[in-house]
Amino acid sequence: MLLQTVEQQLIEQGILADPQSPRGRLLAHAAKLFRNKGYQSTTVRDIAAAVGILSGSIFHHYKNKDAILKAVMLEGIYHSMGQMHAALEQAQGPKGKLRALIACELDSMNGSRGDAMTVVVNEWRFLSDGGQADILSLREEYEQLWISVLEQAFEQELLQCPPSVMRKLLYGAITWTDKWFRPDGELSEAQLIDEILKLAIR
Amino acid sequence: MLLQTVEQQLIEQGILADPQSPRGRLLAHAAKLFRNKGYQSTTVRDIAAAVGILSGSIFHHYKNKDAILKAVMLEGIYHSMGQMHAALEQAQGPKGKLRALIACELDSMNGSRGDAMTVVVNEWRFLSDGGQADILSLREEYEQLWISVLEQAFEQELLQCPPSVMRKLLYGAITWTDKWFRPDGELSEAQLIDEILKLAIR
Amino acid sequence: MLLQTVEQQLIEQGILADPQSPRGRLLAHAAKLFRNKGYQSTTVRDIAAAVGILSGSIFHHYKNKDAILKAVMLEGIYHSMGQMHAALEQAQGPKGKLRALIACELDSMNGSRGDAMTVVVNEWRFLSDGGQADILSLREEYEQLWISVLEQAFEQELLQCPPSVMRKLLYGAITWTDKWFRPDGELSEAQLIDEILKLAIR
Amino acid sequence: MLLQTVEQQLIEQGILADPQSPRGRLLAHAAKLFRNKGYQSTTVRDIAAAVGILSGSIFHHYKNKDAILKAVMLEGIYHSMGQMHAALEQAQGPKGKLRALIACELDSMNGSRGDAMTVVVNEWRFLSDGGQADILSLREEYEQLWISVLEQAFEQELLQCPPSVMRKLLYGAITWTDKWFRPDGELSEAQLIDEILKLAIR
DNA sequence: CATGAATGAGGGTTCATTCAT
DNA sequence: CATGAATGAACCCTCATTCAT
Repeated sequence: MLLQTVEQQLIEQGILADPQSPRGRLLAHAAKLFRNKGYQSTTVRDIAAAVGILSGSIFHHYKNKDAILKAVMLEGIYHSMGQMHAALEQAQGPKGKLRALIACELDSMNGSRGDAMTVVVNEWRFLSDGGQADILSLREEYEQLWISVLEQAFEQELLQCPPSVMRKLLYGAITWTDKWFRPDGELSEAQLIDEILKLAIR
Repeated sequence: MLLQTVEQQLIEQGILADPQSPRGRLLAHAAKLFRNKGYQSTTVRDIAAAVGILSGSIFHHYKNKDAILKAVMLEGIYHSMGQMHAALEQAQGPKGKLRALIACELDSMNGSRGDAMTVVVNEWRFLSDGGQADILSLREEYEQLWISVLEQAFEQELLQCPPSVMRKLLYGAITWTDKWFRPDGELSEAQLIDEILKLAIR
Repeated sequence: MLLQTVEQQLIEQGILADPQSPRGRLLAHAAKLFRNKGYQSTTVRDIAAAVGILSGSIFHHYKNKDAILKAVMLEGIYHSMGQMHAALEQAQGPKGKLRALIACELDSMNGSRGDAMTVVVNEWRFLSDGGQADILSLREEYEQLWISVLEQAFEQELLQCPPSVMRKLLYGAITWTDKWFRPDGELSEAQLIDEILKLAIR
Repeated sequence: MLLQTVEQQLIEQGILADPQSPRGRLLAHAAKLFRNKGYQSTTVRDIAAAVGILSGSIFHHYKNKDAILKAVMLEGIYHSMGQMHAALEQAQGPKGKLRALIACELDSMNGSRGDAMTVVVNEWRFLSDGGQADILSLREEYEQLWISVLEQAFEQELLQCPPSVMRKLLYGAITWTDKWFRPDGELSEAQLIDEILKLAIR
C-alpha cells in the first residue's frame, strides 16, 4: 500500500511508466529484448517492431536509446525495492529478513518481471556515464537494505563472513541464477532460496 | 611439466598462440580490450591500434573478429585448466582440492592472465553459434573437474548442498569477483579464498 | 493498353517501380551505371551520388546491392516482354512475327530503355544464385515467345536452321549490337532489323 | 611453321610465355579462372593458389593484375590468329575461307585453348586503358583478316549483307556460343559451323 | 503523436600491392 | 625467385537519430 503509493508517485512524476501506457508497453518489450539479445544487439527497430510502431516513433517517447535502457533499469530497481520493503516488513528476525531478501532478489531475476532486473545486472556497463550517475544513488539505497540486514545477522554471529564480502558473494551467486535456474525444473524456487541461505548462515 | 607439455602441444597444433608471436600479442591485447570495453564495443581497429598494426592486417592472423574472440576464450580455458590440473595434483583431500579449485578459478579471473577468462564468462553470448559449439566440449571438461571434486566432498558430507547446485552458486560468486575484487585491497586473495570455501563447506 | 495494364499491375504489386518514385529513379540510375561501368565496378556510393542521396539511404529502398541488380533486371525483362506481346499481336504471319521480335529485342538493347536489358545480358553472372533462381522462370517465359514463333517459321520451311540453334545465334548477334550499333549512325535501326531478318530467313 | 616462328619470336621477345615456364603455367590458370569467375571476382590469391605459389610471388612474374589480364588476352589473340593464318592458307575460294574463319573463331572460343579467347571477349572492359591501347592494333589486324575475306565474298555476291555489318553479327553469334555450346552435345562442332555459314551465305 | 525517407559516421572485411627476410 | 606479414584504401552495409509531412 505504502509501496504502491511510492510507485504511483513515481509514475505521476514521470519516473516510472504506467504499464498500460504506450511508454510502459515499450519498456516491457525493450526489457525483454535487452535481456534476450543484449542491449547492443537490440536495435531501435527491433523495439519498435515489437511494440508495433515504426522506428522513428520511438523518439517521441524516449530521447534516445540510452534513455530507454535507463528507464528499463529504473523500473527494475524500483520494482525490486518495492518487493523488498514489503517483504522485510513481514519478516521476523535477521535470518527471516535475510531469507526475504534472497527470495526477493531471486524473484526479481527469475520471476515474471525478471527482464528489467537482469538488464540492470547484465547491461550496466552499456548505460552512459550520465545514466549510471543518475541511477547510482538508487542502487546504493538498494544495497543499503542488504547491508543493514546482513549487519544485524553478523552482530548475532549468524554470518559466515563479513557483511560487505558476503553481500558481493551472494550478489554474484544470485544474479547468476538468471543463466541456469528454471523455476519449473527439478529444483524449486523455495529450495533454491534455502540452499542459498545455508551458504550465508553458519 | 606435463602441463607445459599440453600447452606447448596446443601451440604447436596452432590451437593456442605463442605469447611472443604476433598472434599471441594480438590475442593479449584483444583480451584486455574485450574485458574492458566488451566485445561489441571493441572495434577491429581498436585491437589493431593496440597491437600497433593497421586494421587490415588483423585478418592475416584471424579470419574474422569472431575467430579472435574464440581464440581468446580458448586461451583462457586452456590456461585455467592447466592451472587446475597442476593444483589438484598437489592438493590433499576433498577440502584441499576444493580450495585449490576455488583458488585457481579466482586467479584465472583476477590474476595476471585474467583478461581471457573474464571474456569467457562475460562475452560468451557474443561468440557465434559455431564458435560456441567448438568450445563447448572443452568447457564441459572444465566443469567436470569441479563436479568430480564436489562429489567427493559431498560423499563425505562436507558440502552444504548438492554438487550441481553448489557448482553454479560458486561459479556465480567467483566470476562476479571480477567486478569488485582488487588483489591489492584490504581483503587479500588468500582471505577471499577462505571465505568462499567457508560458504561451500559446512 | 493491355500492356500498360500489365506494367501497372506489376508496379502496384511492388514488382516494378514507378519511374517517378524514388525507387524508380534509383533503378534508372543504377541501370545506366551498371551498363556503363559494370555491376562490380559500380559502387553503392556511385548510385547514391547519381540519384542525389547518401549511400546509407540506398538501403531504405533495396535490401542490398544484389537486390538492386535483380530489380533492374526485372524491369528490363518485364518491359521487353511487354513490348514483344504488343508487337506480336499486330504482326502478320511467321515472318512478320519474327521481324517483330527482332525489332523488339534490338530496341530493348539499344532503345531509350536499353540500360536495363543490357544489364540482364551482360551482368547476369553477377546476380546471386537466389536472384537468378527468382528470375529464371521469367526468362524462360521470354524465351518461349521466341521459340514458338521460330517453330512456326520452321514448319513453313522459312528458317535457315532449327529453332533452338537459330534462337541462340540470333540472341548472340542481337545482344552484341549493344557494343557497336548506334541508332544515329549510317545504318538505321530499320535496316539493321532487315539485315538480321535476312540471316534467319532463307 | 611461319606461324610457329612468329609465336616463338614473341616468346623470345617476352611477349608470349612459354607454356612450360612458370609464367606460362600462371597464364593458363589465370585464363581459366578469369573465364569461370570473371576478372574482377578472381583474386590474385586465387591465381597463386591455383599455380601453387603464394600471392606475393605473383608479382615477380607480372607487374600487377592488369598485366596478367593483358598477357592472357595477348596469348588468346596470337593463338587464334595463328590458327586463322594457317587455315586460310589451306582454304579454297571465298566460301571456303569464310568457313575456315568461322571454324577457327568457334574453336578459339570453345576449343582446348578457349579460356584465353573468351577472356578477350568477355573481360575486355576490365583491361586498363593503357592495356587496351597496347592490344588494339593487334585486334584490328585480327579483324582485318575477317574483313578481307568477307569483302571477297561480298564482291561475288555471296553475302547476305555488307561485310562490316556481317562481321559484327557473326562476331556476336559466334562469341555467344561460349555460353551455350558444348562440343560433346547433340550438335557437333562441324554442324554448328555449317549452320553459321548458312546464315552468312545467301 | 506517427510516419518513413534521409542522414552520416562507423563497422567488419577484402584485396592488390609492397618489401624485408 | 619465394615468402607472408603488413599496408591502406575502398567496399557493402548498419543503425541511432532527425525531420518534413
